[in-house]
Amino acid sequence: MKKPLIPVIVGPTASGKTSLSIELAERLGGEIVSADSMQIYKKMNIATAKPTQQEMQAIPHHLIDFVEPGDEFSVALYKTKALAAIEGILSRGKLPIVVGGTGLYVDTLINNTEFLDYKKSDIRAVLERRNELEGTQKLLDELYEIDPISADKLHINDVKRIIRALEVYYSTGKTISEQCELSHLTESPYEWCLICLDAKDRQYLYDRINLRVDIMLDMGLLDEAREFFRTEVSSTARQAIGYKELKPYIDGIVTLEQATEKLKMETRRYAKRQLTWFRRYKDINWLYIDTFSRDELLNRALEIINHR
RNA sequence: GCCUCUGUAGCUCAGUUGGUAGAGCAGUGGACUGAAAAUCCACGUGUCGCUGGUUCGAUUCCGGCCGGAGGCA
Repeated sequence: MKKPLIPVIVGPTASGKTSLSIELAERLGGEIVSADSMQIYKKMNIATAKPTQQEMQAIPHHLIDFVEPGDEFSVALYKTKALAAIEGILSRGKLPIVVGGTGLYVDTLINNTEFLDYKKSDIRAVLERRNELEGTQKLLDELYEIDPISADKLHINDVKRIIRALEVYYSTGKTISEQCELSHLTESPYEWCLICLDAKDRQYLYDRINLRVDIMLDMGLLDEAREFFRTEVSSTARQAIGYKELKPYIDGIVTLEQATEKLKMETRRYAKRQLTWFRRYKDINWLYIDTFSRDELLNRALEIINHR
């Protein structure tokens, strides 16, 4: 039996994923499944550049705006919910279109990464405490005893991953490298058509990012940030770009101009990291936003999808 | 007009008691399996403002010129 073909639109922030995906959905009778680790959160509208109300009314969007900022989220949760959304859309005879810039989220979908059940415990906190007291080298040595394969891949400064690798072992009895293998036993039930938006000229993308930050500020990003710091936010939501960069200004430590520059810079860096991630997919189709008009871009994307 | 300071990487600056130079930031590339908008790694040649002089050799010393900052008038 032929697997359903599902378009996946990825790309760095401010590359125009939202508008392209909506146009595609209109043409193809599609619904959108977001792959964005921050647009999942309610309220954080301006900073995460969520689609507008009108856009979401025209085309159904899934996995956007459904988690409270105070709640933690994870890739594993994402994968389960995204698959369910895809199934639902297909069962209604519509085409799911995955769109988003979170590489890890997209990856677990297209590679069908399977996560095992495991309960959250205080193991991580204990390991973090041990890291402070005993030092990272001690933890890395310990990981070498347990799982030399993953220890070998980790740099001594990569504290997060060293702790995570130990956490996996102590909470499941399996090493993280074992789990990585176990997570890829079954292949995806879908065929994916990857399209990545990018600019031939990096500066073009950076100009768009800078401009978009200015627009966000005009739209009231500062008020949204003040509100953000008044509410209780989870450790995952806290990472969003757009608030923490404005905090020093809100606290009166730097000028608005300095904070804005910082925000633009962090957004540009994020875009660069996103591109690095997407280059890993050898079968990805690159679409350059600075070489096509909007119409041409849509047509190119349609061509790519239809020729699969 | 005179005096003092100053001109070195995209930016801020260090340095060479004369043998053509190096940090931070920015930037670029890479990694990424339950935090991922997070986190981690790697990468440093540039007419040392221009021009003349001294010298085997000048970015370094001396003169002139051109920028910039401050002071005196």
